[in-house]
Amino acid sequence: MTISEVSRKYGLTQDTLRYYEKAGMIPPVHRTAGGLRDYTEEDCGWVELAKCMRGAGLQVEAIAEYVRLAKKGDKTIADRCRLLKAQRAQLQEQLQSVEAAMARLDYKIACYEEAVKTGVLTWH
Amino acid sequence: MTISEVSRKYGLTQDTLRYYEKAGMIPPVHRTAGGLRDYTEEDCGWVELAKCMRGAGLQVEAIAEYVRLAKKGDKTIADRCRLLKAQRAQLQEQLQSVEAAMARLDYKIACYEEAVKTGVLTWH
DNA sequence: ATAGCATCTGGAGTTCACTCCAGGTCAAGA
DNA sequence: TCTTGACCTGGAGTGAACTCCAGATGCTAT
Repeated sequence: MTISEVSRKYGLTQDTLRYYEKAGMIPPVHRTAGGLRDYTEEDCGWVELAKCMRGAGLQVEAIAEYVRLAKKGDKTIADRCRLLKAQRAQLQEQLQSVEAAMARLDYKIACYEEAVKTGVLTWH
Repeated sequence: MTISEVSRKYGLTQDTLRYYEKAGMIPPVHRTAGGLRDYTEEDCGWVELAKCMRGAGLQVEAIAEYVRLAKKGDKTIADRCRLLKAQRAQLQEQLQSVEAAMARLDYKIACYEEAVKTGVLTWH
């Protein structure tokens, strides 16, 4: 798979794909004899994982660290497990922040909808 | 309330508080005769709102826009309502991204815990 | 009155995660 | 073979959200 195909498939620019690779968020991608990237299914899997994690807000460095550990083989399994748990905990916190803000917005929206209908806005 | 008190209360640095004000995320804070910031309860309320929204990832500019509208009075109620709904929709999407990543992490963590116990890691 | 600490402002600096660019290479069609 | 369009690299540039700094001013306790 060429980089442009992968770009279309995942909605990431070619620059971003090259950046992810350079940053170590995905292992080095397979190349053609001429040196062009030729993504295998597995390469695509890494891209998809990176996209998913970045989409949730994990830091580039955390993802890269995971990949570094994965490349070192089975002896890093416990470390990887720890890393994943730490990231999970962070996402859990983020989830709570987002939920809190959403609850807040919902309340405000309800007040405003009331105000749009009746012309009276409670509090301010 | 002095800026250092507010800083402690909300866990935001003084620089951040000044930045939030300069960026328009909170309306101008009340000052002492000498020109020092003297946060009222209402000022604190705005700080708390800004912190909550930023914590969830809303952009500074979106929050500032809301404050700008609020300052213009009741004629902007419908606009503010629209803005809040747009931000809510964005948070909803973010929530889904985070949930997807968490599910993914949970699955991986389960595999790794299994591997830590048994020494056998499924897939890679 | 003065030492000393808190706070002020405007503006420069930093970090993160891309994004863009120049100048060159690769590969498929006419 | 030549052209054309996709792809390459290293490195510079960008935008967002802070963060830091210097030099000045405000308060408070001796």
